[in-house]
This record gives sequence, C-alpha cells and structure tokens, in this order.
Amino acid sequence: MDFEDLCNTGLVLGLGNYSPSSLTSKNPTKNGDHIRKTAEPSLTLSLSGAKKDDSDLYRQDSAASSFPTVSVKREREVRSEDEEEDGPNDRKKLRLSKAQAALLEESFKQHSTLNPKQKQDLARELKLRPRQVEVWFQNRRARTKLKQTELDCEFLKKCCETLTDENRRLHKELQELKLSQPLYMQLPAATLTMCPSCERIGGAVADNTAKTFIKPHFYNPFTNPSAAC
DNA sequence: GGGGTCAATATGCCCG
DNA sequence: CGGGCATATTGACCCC
Repeated sequence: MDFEDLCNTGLVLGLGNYSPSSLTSKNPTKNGDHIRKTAEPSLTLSLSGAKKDDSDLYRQDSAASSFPTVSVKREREVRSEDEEEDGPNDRKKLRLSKAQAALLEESFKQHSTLNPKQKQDLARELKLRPRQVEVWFQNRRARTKLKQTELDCEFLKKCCETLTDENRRLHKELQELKLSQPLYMQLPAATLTMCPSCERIGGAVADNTAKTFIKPHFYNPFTNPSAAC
C-alpha cells in the first residue's frame, strides 16, 4: 500500500506534525537529507586508499578474515574449496559471523553513525576493513528506516480505518437525529432568527418555508439583531 | 527454481 | 573538492 491509497479514502487525517514526505520512499531519489539533518555530524578521516578502491585493495581478505572472539569461522563457509582461488573478478558474498554481527548491532544501538575513530576501532576489533564497517552501518540505517516506514504505514492505515469508522458512525447518528427532530430543527441554524422581545423563533430572512411550521425559537444576532416579530 | 536477505557497488547530493 | 551519507541496484548465498 502506498500513501496515495491512504489518502484516497476521502478522509483527511489530522495527525499532528506527521509529514507524509517522511513516509514516501516511493520517490526518495535525491534527498536523504531529512534523515541526515538530525544525524550527528561526523568528522572525516581519509584512509590512504581511494574511496572506491579500497575494496579491491582488501578484496583478498573476504576469505581470510575470521573473527577472533570465538574463533568463529565465517557463518556459512560451505564452499571452502572455491575460496582458495580468490580470483580478481569475483565478488563473493561475505557473510559476517554471528559474533561480528552481534558486535556491530551492539555498536549500532549506541550510535547509528560512526566517527572515523569509532570506525577504525570497530574494524580492528572485528578484523574487517573500515569500509566494510561503514557499509554495514549504511545498510543497517537503511534497514532501520525501511522498517520504520513500514511501521508508520501500518499506523496510518489503522488511523484511517478508525476515522472511517468514526465518520460512518457520525453520519449515521446525524441521520437518526434528523429523523427524530421536529422539522424546523432540520433547517440550517444560520437561517433561523429569534425575536429578542418575545423570544420566538422567526423564520429565515426570506423564508417561505418557515411560515408553514411552528415559529422557531432561534436567534441569529448577525442577521437581524434588532428585529422584532 | 524462486523469493528473501544482505554485503557490496553505483550514483548523486550535501556540507565543511 | 573530497568525504560522508542516503538510496537504488546488483549479485551471492540460503532456504523452502
């Protein structure tokens, strides 16, 4: 479901400051900035290798790296044979070990972005490249945001359902009230006037209808403040 | 085999 | 202008 669907119910949701733009990953294209504005600024520290190249610089280690803590090998190293021949072209799938993932998660809980020192330390601790840690955090933030978007969507959907029900209920109530009230009560209030002296309702300004039924006892000071009967 | 997950890559924007 | 970031996409891998 997308946000448009939500809005097509004919209801207008008043949900405080909720901004639909934070919802629509539909057209996220350029600006991820609404997120970043709130994120902590981080210093930059460049590693000697170029940005895009460090993966190549370190590519070999995808097979070699293991996380020391529990001497965990890579999680699903079923295909250990291929890993020997770590060709230059292959983009093998590194699977982080449970211990690595746990530590990354732990760290993410504390701060969803890393400054260069944190990145370095974490990378060292995990026996990963800083770039890998960085990528992991990027992906992790993306996952978090996606999940949050889904939750927001669910929430709005619920709101929409609730309001639709409420709207239906109120319509029904109004219908019932209309049926149970005297006829003049069914006139729009603004068309009714009440004589200040006798306190009886006069009809609307040029009402033909009011003649036919009991004089209503409403007074509209704006239409006829000093009018007498 | 196809769908899901996730690390890695590509791209574009923003900010210092 | 370079680095960091968000976002989209790719591709390896797993599981049913």
